[in-house]
Amino acid sequence: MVTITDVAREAGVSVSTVSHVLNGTRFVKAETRDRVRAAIERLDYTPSSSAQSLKKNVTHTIGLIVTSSTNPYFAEVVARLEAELYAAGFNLILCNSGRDIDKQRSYIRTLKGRRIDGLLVLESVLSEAYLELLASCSFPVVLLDSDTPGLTSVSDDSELGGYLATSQLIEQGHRAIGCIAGPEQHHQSRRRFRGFRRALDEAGLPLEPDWVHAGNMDIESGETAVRRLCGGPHRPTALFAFNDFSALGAIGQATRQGLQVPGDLSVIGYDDIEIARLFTPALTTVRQQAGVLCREASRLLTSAIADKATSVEHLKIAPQLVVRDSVRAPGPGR
Amino acid sequence: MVTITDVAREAGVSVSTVSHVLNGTRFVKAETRDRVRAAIERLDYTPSSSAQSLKKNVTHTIGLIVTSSTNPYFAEVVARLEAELYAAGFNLILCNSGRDIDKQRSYIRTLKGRRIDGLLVLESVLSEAYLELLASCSFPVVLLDSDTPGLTSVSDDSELGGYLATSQLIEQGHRAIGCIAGPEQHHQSRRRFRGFRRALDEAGLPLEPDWVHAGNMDIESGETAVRRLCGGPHRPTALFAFNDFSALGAIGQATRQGLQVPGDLSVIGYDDIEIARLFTPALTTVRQQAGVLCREASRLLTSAIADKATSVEHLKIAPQLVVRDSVRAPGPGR
DNA sequence: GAGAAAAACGTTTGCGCAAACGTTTTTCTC
DNA sequence: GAGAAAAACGTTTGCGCAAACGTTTTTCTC
Repeated sequence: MVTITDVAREAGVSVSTVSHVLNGTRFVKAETRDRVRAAIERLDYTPSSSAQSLKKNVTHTIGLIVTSSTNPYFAEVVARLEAELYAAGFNLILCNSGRDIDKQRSYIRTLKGRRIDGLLVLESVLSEAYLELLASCSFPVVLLDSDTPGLTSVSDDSELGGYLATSQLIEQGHRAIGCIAGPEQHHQSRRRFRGFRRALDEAGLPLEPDWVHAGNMDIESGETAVRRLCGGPHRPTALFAFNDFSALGAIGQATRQGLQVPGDLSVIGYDDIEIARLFTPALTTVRQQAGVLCREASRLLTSAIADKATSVEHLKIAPQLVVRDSVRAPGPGR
Repeated sequence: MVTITDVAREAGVSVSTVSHVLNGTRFVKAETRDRVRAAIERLDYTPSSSAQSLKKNVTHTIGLIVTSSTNPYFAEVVARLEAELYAAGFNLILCNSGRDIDKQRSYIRTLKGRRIDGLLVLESVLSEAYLELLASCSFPVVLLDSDTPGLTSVSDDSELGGYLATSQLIEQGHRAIGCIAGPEQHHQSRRRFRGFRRALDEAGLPLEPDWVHAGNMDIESGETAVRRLCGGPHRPTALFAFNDFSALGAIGQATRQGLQVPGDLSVIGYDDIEIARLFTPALTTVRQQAGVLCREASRLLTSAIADKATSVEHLKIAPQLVVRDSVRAPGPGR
C-alpha cells in the first residue's frame, strides 16, 4: 500500500507537507502543492482512514442496527438514512440483528471496537437486556420507531396514526371494528392500539376483545386474523391492520373466504408501502413520513456527535391518512 | 477511551501480556489470565479496531454498493449478504450509489481509504467509467447480477429465466406475446430478452418489435407498457414482464382498461417478491434464488480475500418457474 | 548445586497519519 | 546591511495495538 511517506519521497517534500496539502491545514507554496498533488496522482494514493481515526479519534462511521425484515418500509428507511448520512459525511455499517440478543450483543461489541461516532437503532421490540447494552454505549444513540426514557428517539406518531385510521372507519359508518395488532412488546403496535382505543372511546363504541388479533405484523398474521375474526356470523365489518402487510394478507384471505373487500369488509392498513396503491382494491392506509423521520434522526444524531451534548429528545412525526378503495360504508345487509 | 495500556496497568502486567490474553497468541498462566480478564471487565475495555487494522493490515470490512432501489428483491439480497458476511466475520458498509457516477467514484474512494477487504457490487447497470474504477481496486470485487469479463460475478441465470417464462406462456397456447423489458444497458434485462427471443425462435413464433416495451423495471413501466401495447385491437395475449413490479403495474393498468387478467391477458413476472403470491390474481413468476446467490457471492469473495488468488469466475444461479394464477390459455374470443 | 532447558512474562518497534514544535530561507525596514 | 518579521517547510511525537525480540524466574538433570 502506498503511504504518505511514499508520496513525500516521490514529491521530494516531508510527510508534514503532504499532510498539510491533503488537509489544507497550512499554507503550502502553489508549486510545491502541485508537486505533491502530482505525486498523489501518480502513486494513486488514498490516505488510510484507520490511521486517521487512530490519530483524530473520530471514524465518520455510524452503526445501523435493524431487525432484519422483509418489510419494504424498513428497506426504504435504511436507504434514506444512508443517503442522509452520506450527505453529512458518514458511512454506515449495516447490522441485521434478527431480534436475537446474542447477535445484538455481538454487534454492539463490534461497533464499540470500531469506535463508531454514533448508532441508529431501527427495531420495534427492545428487550431490557438490549436497552442496557445501548445505555452502556459511549457514543450517541438514536432510536427509530421505538422509544425509552433514557435514549433519544424519533418515531412515527403511531397513536395519532391509529386514531386517524380508526376515525376513518368510524366516519364511514362502521361500528363493529376489529384490529390486527402486532406483538405485545412492539412499541408502535402498542401506540396504534392506544389510538384505536381512543377513537372508539370518543365515538362511544365498544372495544370487542375478541376482535383484537395479536399477530406478528406480517402477511400470515393478516390471513390468520381474518380466519379467526371473520369466520362466523358475529364478525367485524371493518378491520384496522397495524401494517400494510397484514392488511394485504387480510384482504387476500377475506377474498378466499368469499368476503368482498370493501363491500363486505373494509380494511385499512398502515405504512403505505409502494405496492399498496396497486392492490385490488387499492389500499386505504396511513402513511408514515419516512423522509421526515430519517432526516430528523440523522439531524439529531449528527448534532449529538458534533456537540457532545446529550440532551435526550423524543420526536414524533405525524403520519397522514391516505384514502383509497379498501374502506367503504358497511353493507346494508348487516 | 480505555486502552490496552490502562488494562495492563490495572492488571499489573505488560501490554504484551494483555495482548496475548486477548488474542490467545501465547501461553499465559491461568492466574495472570484471570487478572487480565478481570481488569478488562472492570474497565469495560474493547480493543480499537482502527489500531488493529493499522497493525494487521486487514479490516474485516466489506463494502456493498447498491443502486438505491425500492425493489424488495434488492432489500432481501442486502439482508442476506449481510447475514452471510456476519457469519464469516465481516462487517458491511452500505453504499447507495443511485447510479450516479460521482457518487460511485466518491464511494470507491472512501472504501479504498477504509482499506476494505473486499467489495460487492449490486447494480444492474455498469458504465464504462464505473468498470474502470472497479478494475482499479486492489481488493477483490464480486459483482452480483451483472457481469463483465475482468471481474468475478454471481448472477441469476436470467437467460434461462427468460426462456422459462416465455416457454410457459407458449405452452399455455399463447402465440402473441409481448414483453416489458428494462433499459438497454440493464444486464439482466438483456439476458431475459435473449431467453425470451430464444423461446420464441424455437417455437417458430415471430418477435413483434412493437410488442417490446423498453421500460425501467418499475411499476410505472408496467402501466405504460399496457397502455402502449394493449390499447388497440392488434395486441398481445400475454406479456412477459421482466420483473414483478412491472408485472404488477401491468396487471393494475390492464384491469383499469377493462382487460381481465388472466382471462383477457396473461402476465408473467420475474423475481417472486413476497407480495406476488398475494396479488389478485396471484402472480405467476420466475423466482431468483436469492439465498443461493448471496451464499455463493459471499463464498467467492471471502475465499478471494483469504487466498489472495484472483482467478475470475462467473457463476450462474438457475431460477425457478413459479406457477400461480396470472397465466392461462388465451381466451376463445381471439 | 551448577548448567541447561522450560516457563512466563516484559520492552520495544512500527503500522500510517496529524499536528505540535522547530528550522531555514526570504523579505522587510530603518 | 543588520536585525526583525514573514514565509515556507521539516522533525518528531503519539494515537492503540500486535508481535518480534528479549529477559527473568523456575524447574530439570546429572
